[in-house]
Amino acid sequence: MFQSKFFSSKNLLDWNIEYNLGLQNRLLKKDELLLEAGQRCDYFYFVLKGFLRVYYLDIDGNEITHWFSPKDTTITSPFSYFNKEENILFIQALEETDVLLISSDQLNTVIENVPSANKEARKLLAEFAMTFSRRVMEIHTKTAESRYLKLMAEHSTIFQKAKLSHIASFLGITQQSLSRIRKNI
Amino acid sequence: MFQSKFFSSKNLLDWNIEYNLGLQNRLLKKDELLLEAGQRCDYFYFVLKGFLRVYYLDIDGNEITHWFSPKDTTITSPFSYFNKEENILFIQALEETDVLLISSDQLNTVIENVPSANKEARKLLAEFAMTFSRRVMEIHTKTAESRYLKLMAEHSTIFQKAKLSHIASFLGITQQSLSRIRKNI
DNA sequence: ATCGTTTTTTACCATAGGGTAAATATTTCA
DNA sequence: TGAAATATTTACCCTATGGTAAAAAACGAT
Repeated sequence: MFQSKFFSSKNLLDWNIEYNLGLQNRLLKKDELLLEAGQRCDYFYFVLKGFLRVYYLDIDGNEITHWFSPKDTTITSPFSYFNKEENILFIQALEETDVLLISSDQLNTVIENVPSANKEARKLLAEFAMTFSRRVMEIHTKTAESRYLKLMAEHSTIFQKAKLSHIASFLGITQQSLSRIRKNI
Repeated sequence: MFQSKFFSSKNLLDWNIEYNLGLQNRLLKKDELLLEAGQRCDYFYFVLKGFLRVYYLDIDGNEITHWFSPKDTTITSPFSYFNKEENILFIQALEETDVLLISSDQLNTVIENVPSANKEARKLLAEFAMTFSRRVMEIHTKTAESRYLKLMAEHSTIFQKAKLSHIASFLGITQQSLSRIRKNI
């Protein structure tokens, strides 16, 4: 869900030619995994087409949705990409999806060559940070019901692509609780 | 709690002289506010000495602690600083505190002059993002009790400086619940 | 269209944590 | 050092959400 006018498919594909980046892309079928826990994540992914879900497993093996990434957004496993920690995130395509793979080296080439790339990269990271910062606030001040309604209002596409169980764990509740909440609306 | 070897008091004070930044600092008494909701936040703060708490008010006017910022860490109101949105955060000194004020312009001067500053700034932002990303995960997978124990283990200084009510709202529970949890340990 | 699979809803009781209020304990400072 | 203010704990009952299980609905492949 991190969208940036600067890191757009148009710009990325232009830079790919101009700086000879050699960007690759990857096609995913519905339900196919782009990344699995345990694998290293050496790429930033840009979603050219389709829809991704990021999840991890809790101690009982339940899938907890951490994030959704629609068309024209970027996604990665930050713990693995930035910190070289063991990756715990799964990234799954919820429909036929096409992603652009951008390695650290390729990103650095862009940053070294494109004047405003540095600032824009910081902006994207700040956006990432504020989104999760805000999410902690919402968890601490709003009921599951109002978080559900807000998600509906702001990201209605999610409801077309994801299962309710995906959305429930994203909201931090069980599928049954979400079902109950929906009934009361 | 965002600490960086690069953005250290030594480096900041060296750069202050080298690039003639004109950095100012501000001394705060115990309980004094460095920032209030509604005020613009034009600075990154570096805590030279002391201990800060970041909080906001929920709809009923309760203070919800969002973050703690001990000595040698940086803090700001990201919504206001990065996005120029209306600031909703209060930053309060929990003891006598001395902070260094770093404006956007001053930070840009550092970034333009110090070769690795760009990368380090991105690193700090990534750290910020991952911390809150991880916090959402913990809220979704761990009980209040285990989050409390983790905080105790990893940030024991907080327990010397902050009130239990501050810690309770940081964990997303009431003071009474925290008290109950402590009793069971 | 139909059978089998998957997803969603419903129903039941259990539990963590909330809200209010009062009782202690601790701190502050005259 | 003692009174007042502040912080913490305790106790009560209440509510939102969890866990298990089963029913109902929707989806998908033949």
